[in-house]
Amino acid sequence: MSLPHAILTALLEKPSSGLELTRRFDKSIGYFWSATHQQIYRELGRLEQAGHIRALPAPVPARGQRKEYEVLPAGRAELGMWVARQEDPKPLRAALLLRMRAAAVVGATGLRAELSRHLDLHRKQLAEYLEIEARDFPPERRHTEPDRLRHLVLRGGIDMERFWVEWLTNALAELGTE
Amino acid sequence: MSLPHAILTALLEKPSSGLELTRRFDKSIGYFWSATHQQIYRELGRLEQAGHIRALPAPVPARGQRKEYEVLPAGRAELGMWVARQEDPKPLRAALLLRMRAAAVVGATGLRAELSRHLDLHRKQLAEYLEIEARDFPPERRHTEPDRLRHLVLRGGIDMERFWVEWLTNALAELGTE
DNA sequence: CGTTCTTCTGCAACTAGTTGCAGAAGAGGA
DNA sequence: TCCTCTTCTGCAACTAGTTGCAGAAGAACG
Repeated sequence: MSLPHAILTALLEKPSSGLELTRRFDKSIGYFWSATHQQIYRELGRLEQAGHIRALPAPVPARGQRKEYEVLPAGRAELGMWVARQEDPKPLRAALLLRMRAAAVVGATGLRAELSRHLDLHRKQLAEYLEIEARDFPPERRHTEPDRLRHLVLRGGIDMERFWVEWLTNALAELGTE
Repeated sequence: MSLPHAILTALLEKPSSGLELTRRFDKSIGYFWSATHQQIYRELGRLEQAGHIRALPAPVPARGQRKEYEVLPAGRAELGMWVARQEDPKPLRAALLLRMRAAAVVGATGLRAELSRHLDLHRKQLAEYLEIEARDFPPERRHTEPDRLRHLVLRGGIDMERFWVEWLTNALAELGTE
């Protein structure tokens, strides 16, 4: 039940149309909660139905017509509840770890190449995050609570990528001597 | 498309019935690829259909009757292919990061408690992994390739939990001064 | 022996996420 | 003006994962 809340958050930051949301998900929010435009349109419909958001009045409501949404008080309230709600962390889903375990059974042929490919991808992602940090969170932008929270979120992404880079580097080193 | 391969791996390690698999998923494999008994039964049916596994001959095949499965050569081959296949890492899905970002918009009321609760859960998980490491991977068990691979998988879990523990500790420290 | 409890398998119906495609609106060029 | 290309919205149909429940087999106990 996270997607509707992701959308509420994005809409509170800035009222948007479906496609604008999709683009923003491809960037910042999607870094830790991705969604396709399909999911987003469907969820916007549900949120409107539930009275959590509303479409800003458009001249001619019609198919193919751009619709801007904004959050209603009920939506903001729901988001506030959700922030404090108890919700256990979902168990990790790491296909690469699974593949490594399979490799222990059927042999690691071809696994090394996959590992270096992933290492490369994670290095790139890490670099991108660090760039964002340098650009959006200079020291003077770390004082208000909202800024600190946003920065902590980004740190989460950064440290997560660091974890992968380190783990993959180590794995390659350990398998390299075979 | 990871669940069938998770099941193949588990069955290669040891032929099992559906419920045995479920239990083993609750333990080791489920640490990075969880599944309910329902998913497992359905997938066993598909894998049998596809000729990747077969049920060991049972005296009286009937509903409610325990069925042991074993992997056929075609299943092993498929798993071998999968280990080397190119498959991009799925974007992270971390609801807690999302909630923190929402908190930056609607206020962090109640978030601290949730963070400490998660910190506690991740500490426990980390302790469990470290116990497994001490028990199953003493230094002399780290020489053959399969052992090294299995150990690397576990290290992945350990380092991932360490990441969460550190990030949460840091987040609490930074929000604590408010 | 019969009743009850647990184990094991599985169906049905749901929610969440993905993929392919199509139609309306508007911009831009011949 | 008409044609085409892009933008934006959305339907339909799929796969993956979850939840609730039920029926058969066998063990456990009177």
